[in-house]
Amino acid sequence: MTTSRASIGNTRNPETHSAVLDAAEALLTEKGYAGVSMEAVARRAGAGKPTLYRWWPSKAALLMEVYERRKAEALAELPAGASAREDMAAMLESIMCFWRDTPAGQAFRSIVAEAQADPAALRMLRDEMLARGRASAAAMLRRAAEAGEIGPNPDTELMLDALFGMAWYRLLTHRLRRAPDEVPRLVAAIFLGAQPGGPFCLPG
Amino acid sequence: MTTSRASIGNTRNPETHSAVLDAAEALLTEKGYAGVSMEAVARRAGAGKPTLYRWWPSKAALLMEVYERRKAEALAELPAGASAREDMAAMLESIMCFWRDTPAGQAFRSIVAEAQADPAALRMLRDEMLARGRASAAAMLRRAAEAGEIGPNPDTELMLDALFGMAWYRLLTHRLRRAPDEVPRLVAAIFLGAQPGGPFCLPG
DNA sequence: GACGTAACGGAACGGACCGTATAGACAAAC
DNA sequence: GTTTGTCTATACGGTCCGTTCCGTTACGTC
Repeated sequence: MTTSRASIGNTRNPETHSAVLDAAEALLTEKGYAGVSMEAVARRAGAGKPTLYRWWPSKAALLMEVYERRKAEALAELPAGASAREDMAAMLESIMCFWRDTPAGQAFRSIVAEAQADPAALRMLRDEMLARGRASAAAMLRRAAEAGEIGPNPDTELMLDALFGMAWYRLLTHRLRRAPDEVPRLVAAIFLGAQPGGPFCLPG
Repeated sequence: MTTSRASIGNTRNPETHSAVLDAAEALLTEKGYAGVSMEAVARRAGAGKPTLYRWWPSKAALLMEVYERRKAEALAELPAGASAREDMAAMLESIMCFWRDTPAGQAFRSIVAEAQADPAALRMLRDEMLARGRASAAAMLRRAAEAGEIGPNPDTELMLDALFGMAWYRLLTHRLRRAPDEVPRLVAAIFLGAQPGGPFCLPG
């Protein structure tokens, strides 16, 4: 376990790097958000606190890397389905399964919590982490518009707020378990609202 | 300011009570969630820490009372409109304005954050604070069904998740400012999905 | 082969906050 | 007049914060 893992010289030690992320993830799953402190992570990882602060300026930054590491290996790529609507449903469903079935859900809950106390963390969450997902989801909606699945000028912002909002709300209230077909039905309803003349259609 | 406010005898001192709530609210608006500690609230209120812990077992409980006090005086009663759809839009809009224009928004953000670290706080948030609002919103949907505005057996849970979820998502990412008519259009879309044969219609 | 550089773990720091315990002043309730 | 319960004040041991200094290690360079 606690193999002596000293400096390997002039370079960042990748073992230390992953040991810290592993320790943070383990504490997160075992004790939840309250159990994760920089001090506890350092203890558990067999690392020094200065090492943590050298690479992660805040707890939020550490949690985000824990999350992103999981995400990279889990949500590699979703195959394109028959329609943008199905793609959207598959994406939302896979995010919610990812949150429910891996430590990433607890990590993301913690990141959102941290963002309520730390303005810099909020900006990073909103303008970097979320922006990526929203951009790819918005691209799906534009493809849907081009394919005629929905009207030509959908209010993508509002539609995404409803879709991601539902997922956040479920995550943060610990209600991620879904009835079958819930997500496809929600997506269908949002797409229905974006049919020509519908409430999600913008003029112009 | 710091009038000597000792015990008034065998009874709870209402001045102390409100002084603590005032102090918590002031810290919340001035310094945000991170600035609110039981210690700081006690200092600011000119109260003793044991007094705080006597009446509020946790920071979450204190924050919830700060929130509820504001809510009681602000969202007293919404007049019934011409349709359940308009009532729902008015309710959602008034909640978001309440969050945006009063310290309650910061309080609610803090409560959600606290709930991610404290399981008891999560239960109280979900099963008491939220349950009330969801119950009255579900009643609106039932009235809509009876009035024929939507189909007879709407999936109220999913509809409410989409509506409240959007509001939460905006609050927690500091994006509460809305384009005009956004909320009515979202509500219209959700109601549209609940028309007979729509994705929000349940069998039976 | 020697040296500068940078990462590493360990120990310690002052400070803030946690939740609790104790003590004494106070006035209502009985 | 005694009991009861609330209030302030202070102090406690503990945890965590973010930082500093230290001695060690070995890479990259000369």
